[in-house]
Amino acid sequence: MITTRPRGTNDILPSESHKWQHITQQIHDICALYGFRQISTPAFEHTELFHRGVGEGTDIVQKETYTFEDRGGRSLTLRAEGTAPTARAYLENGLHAAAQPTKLYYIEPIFRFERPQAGRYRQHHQFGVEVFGAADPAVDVEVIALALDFLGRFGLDGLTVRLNSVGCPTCRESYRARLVEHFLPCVEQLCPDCRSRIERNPLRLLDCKEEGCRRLKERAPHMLDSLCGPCREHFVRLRGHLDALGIRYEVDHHIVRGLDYYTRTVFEIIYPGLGAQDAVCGGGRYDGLIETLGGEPTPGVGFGMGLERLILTLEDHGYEFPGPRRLDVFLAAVGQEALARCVVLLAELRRRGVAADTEYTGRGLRKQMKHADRLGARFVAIVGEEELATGRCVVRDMGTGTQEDIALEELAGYIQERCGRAGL
RNA sequence: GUGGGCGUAGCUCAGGUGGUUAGAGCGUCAGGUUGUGGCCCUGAAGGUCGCGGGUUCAAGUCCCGUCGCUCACCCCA
Repeated sequence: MITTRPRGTNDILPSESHKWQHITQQIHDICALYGFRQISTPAFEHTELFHRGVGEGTDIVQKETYTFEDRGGRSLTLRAEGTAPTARAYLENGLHAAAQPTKLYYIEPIFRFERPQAGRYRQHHQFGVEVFGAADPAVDVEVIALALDFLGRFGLDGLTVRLNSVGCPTCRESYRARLVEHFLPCVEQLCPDCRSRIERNPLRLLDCKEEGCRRLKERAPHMLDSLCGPCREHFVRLRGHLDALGIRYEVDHHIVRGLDYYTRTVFEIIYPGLGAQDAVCGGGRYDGLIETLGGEPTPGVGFGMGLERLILTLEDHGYEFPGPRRLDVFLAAVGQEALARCVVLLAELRRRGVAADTEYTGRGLRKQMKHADRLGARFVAIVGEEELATGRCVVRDMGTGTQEDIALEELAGYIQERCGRAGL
């Protein structure tokens, strides 16, 4: 028997699933409020999509994808992030032909081959939003505001918004040159990783945490100082909107994000209680992505939020999830005849919207009471030979211990009324 | 890919320097109470001590290897 799950994956057990239900309910709710509609994409895509969309040189593509060949010889890759597949679906299904912008959200598993640790898994879940077809910084702000509004619903405080701009391909090129100019004279002081980064992707030098590199990047030129006119204006207006909404943020010159498609706005939302995995949410603008995938030039902006990390954050914060729905009534069935009657009663109770269950394993009444207690049942109705004969049964209120004598015919209606259920 | 910690019952964990039949709490099942939950009492079931090899008269315990889990680094949600 195989008794272990693959590394870095998790079972979501009944004792946990109410948390997920609660969170996803809140997601659907807030997205409707902001005018976003849900999209679901396949668990795997053509490998090419991630290579082109996310970027050949990124860590995700270079070492973190789950890539396999199907029986037809096609190279496929499990969804490694949410934006490229959403962009692909947007293009493929002609959503650009409808009224713009297109505002989408998703809740999907993400797969990345990494060494697991607290807050990082090989399969995790992300809630993400994407807006296609609107370049105005007001949309960037809407996306950030949605994320904060959502997190605020759980009473979270201590969150930090970090903000930066990575410019457009044009101004980034000149910035790249300035960076190389800054780091090149002191290559020997850089860590081995960064020495190779200087040629491949100098921007990534900025988020290296090695001591030596850290000190060098303190004096490195800031991207913001290299922005071209339009990019600078975008950032200024973005900050204006954030200020108008009273959203507090820190400009962090070292945020560059690990995916190639970002342009202009990049941001992260940090919860410091999570150690190295403190980014609960990360996102930004990606005005070149759709074009990269073969579409007409189309601006886009969005974020991804790790739900496992969100749950860790909430637990760290002492958030109390609403409990699962409890049983309204447990039918204690004593004997086969009684069980037969209870099967019918159950159907009627449930038709009336009453959460009901009964005893299927033939235990004695005492055990059934104990069982009902642990299920959290509000009432227990005792149905045995005596009740079948008289047509009346005992209904016990498990909270107060008081009991009433109710006709079997009226049981369902009685429980429905006592529990205030609307019926179907 | 690199480093630390840990693998004993369904769960949480005890098991100095090797020594008979491997324990506890919780949970499960049964009974005390043959028709009444929470508290209490009794009993039972449940173990390849992660796996493989080695040392030894003797290994859960010591050694080597291996697998798994976990935490951290890198990077990310």
